[in-house]
Amino acid sequence: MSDLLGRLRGRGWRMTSQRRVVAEVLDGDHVHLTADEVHLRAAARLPEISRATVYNTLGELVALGEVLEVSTVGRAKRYDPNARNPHQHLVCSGCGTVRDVHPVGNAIGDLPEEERFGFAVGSVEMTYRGLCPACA
Amino acid sequence: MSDLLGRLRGRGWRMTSQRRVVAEVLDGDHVHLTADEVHLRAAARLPEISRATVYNTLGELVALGEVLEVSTVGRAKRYDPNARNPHQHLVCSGCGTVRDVHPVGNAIGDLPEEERFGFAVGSVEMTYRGLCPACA
DNA sequence: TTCTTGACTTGGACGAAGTCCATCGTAGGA
DNA sequence: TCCTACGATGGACTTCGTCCAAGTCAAGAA
Repeated sequence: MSDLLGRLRGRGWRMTSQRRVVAEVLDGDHVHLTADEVHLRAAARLPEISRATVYNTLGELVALGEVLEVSTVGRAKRYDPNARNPHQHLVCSGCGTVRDVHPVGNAIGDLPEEERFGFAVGSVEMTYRGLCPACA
Repeated sequence: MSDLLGRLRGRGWRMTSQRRVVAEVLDGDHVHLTADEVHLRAAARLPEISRATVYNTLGELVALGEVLEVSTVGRAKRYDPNARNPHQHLVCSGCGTVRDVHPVGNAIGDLPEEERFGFAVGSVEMTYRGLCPACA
């Protein structure tokens, strides 16, 4: 995420204070905020920012491939800024904490030809579930 | 799913026409309906059935372990009656079609100890994505 | 068979998450 | 500095799901 703002400017993104704040909120590892949480944190720095703007900006970041949508925890979508580093997710069944993890092996290769139904398989998303040390 | 009704009766479930119709709608392989679709199909056979009853019944079937919730496609949850046969999902990025698939290998074993953050990992859900023959 | 009762169903209100749109504001080039 | 097209705003709206009070009925008892 570090030079996200630079990359976005390079792509011709018009830089506004709202977009800057949203991008800054989405920084760090193991960050998986809901749109509402992003709005809350952004509003702490820029009180007038509207919900619609947060949704618009998140949608654009996803379209640009800078942020991933994760829908494995709870009802609301979560936004993962760690898009440039391929990874999977480990979720605590107790408290909902999410960690980025990196399994070894080739999960796509593990799907036999006769189980592909003629699909051109391009990716696989994995969600590991279990109890974190605090909840166990 | 075949003898679902018998199993439910065995567990002391009170059998009503509404529950019977919902269970019958959720029958077959590669079935992944939304609650709304279940309601639509159930109402074709039993016009007075209410949305709340469909949600209640689906929730109970999930609690009993007879049906799985799948949240990998679109906004609404989908209900998968194939709960007694462990499997993963293959989703078409074009039309949203979902197939049940059975990868080989041990995905849980593929998560290294140092990537587990002390979690007791119990299960893994995998979603393969690609284009189906019709969409390719 | 009829009675009884508690579990089940109903529909409408409610709530959370997300989208849409007309209008206003402003970043950044001329 | 001025213009203007792109972005922000906020309120209405949609979708998906939950809750609740009141009415209904499956299934065991007599």
